[in-house]
Amino acid sequence: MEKDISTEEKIKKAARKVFQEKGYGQARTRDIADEAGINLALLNYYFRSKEKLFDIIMEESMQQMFGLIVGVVNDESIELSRKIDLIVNRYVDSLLENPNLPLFVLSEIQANPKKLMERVGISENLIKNNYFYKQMSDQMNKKDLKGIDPLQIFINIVSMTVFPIVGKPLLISIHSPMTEDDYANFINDRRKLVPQWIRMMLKIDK
Amino acid sequence: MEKDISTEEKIKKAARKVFQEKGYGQARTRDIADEAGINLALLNYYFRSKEKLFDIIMEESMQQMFGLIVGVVNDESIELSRKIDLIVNRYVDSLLENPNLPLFVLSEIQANPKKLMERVGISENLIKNNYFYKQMSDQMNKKDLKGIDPLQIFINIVSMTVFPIVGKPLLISIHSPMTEDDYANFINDRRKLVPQWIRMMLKIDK
DNA sequence: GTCTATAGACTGATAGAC
DNA sequence: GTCTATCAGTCTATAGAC
Repeated sequence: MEKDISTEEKIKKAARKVFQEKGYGQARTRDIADEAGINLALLNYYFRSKEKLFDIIMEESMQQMFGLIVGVVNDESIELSRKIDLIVNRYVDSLLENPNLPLFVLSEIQANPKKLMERVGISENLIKNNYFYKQMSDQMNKKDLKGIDPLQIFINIVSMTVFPIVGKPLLISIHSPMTEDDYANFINDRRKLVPQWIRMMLKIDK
Repeated sequence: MEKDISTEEKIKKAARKVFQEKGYGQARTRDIADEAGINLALLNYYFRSKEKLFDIIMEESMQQMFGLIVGVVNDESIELSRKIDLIVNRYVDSLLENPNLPLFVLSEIQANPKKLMERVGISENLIKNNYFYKQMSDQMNKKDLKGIDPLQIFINIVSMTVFPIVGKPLLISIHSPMTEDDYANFINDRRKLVPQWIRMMLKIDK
């Protein structure tokens, strides 16, 4: 099934896993080499150093985190209410596949702000100058919600979608008799609930 | 002002800072010793090892994260609507003082689940068997919201409060011309907004 | 391209003087 | 209790054979 991938891709795949699980500091190049089924020296042959390899993985991870919504957000053909559904569901899908991603990105930015902050600038003005932002503004002007920054609503979408997945271990251990199935149901319920709540905040009739 | 604190407390204070900033893996015992203004050997004299010191800091950090609400949540004298205000505002206060706390706890649990999961068990059943949960259930039964698990609402409170603070670097760099003052205003606006939204979800008239 | 062997640097921890 | 000096182990990175 994964027989023909190049060694370079094998290493990147292993690096993605180990870095996202343990973070840069606790990740060992030996772990990555073992996970990839290759020798440690080969890792330095393809990528000059642990740091260079990490930079590549982090670049990818950040693009994955933001790129996901950029497409939907600026699509002018999608009506506001449906767009909310799409954003939430796409994020949930992506996060369930890759649940370690957001915590990895956030905590590495925190551990090394100077180095990583500038890269986020790639998606600069992602929010202020997009069509979704405009759609929300229009709706909020109509419905007498002019005092509220549309960014507040956008952050609510991201918060209510990302946090329950980032905080999975907490959720499970606090709410004691919660099985994996319970958790899956809990998250899946939010696919419908979060868009409903967002529509309430925006006073979308539907 | 902080002249008379014991050496042990000085080390703990420094450890709290360094661990929460860099995480266990990237934190160096030398960094902690320097930050505390003492020698490296002294750190091992007071605490047997880096790991023991970390365990103490993590124990404290977790208690700080949960302990904060436990008191309010089980107070039967506080009415539901006001309790929501209290929880949000206490959390915002605490997180602004200690913004690295949640990301630290969450990412260390992820990096080392086996070791840290059991400790959360201290606050087991924090949610299911508390009075706040009962208050929400009652309200939701009255208002024809029986299909929704009150835990969903509780998670919304935590998500909408914690995430914007955890994601500060992202928020600032994505929404490009955002100063520190802008950010402070943004968070302070949420002190009123989040409770309003939660009341909407619970159909609390007020 | 891929391996083994090892260098070189860093880190946590301790011994021992004061 | 606090320090200096140092050890032992671990980790990244490279040299060199195939």
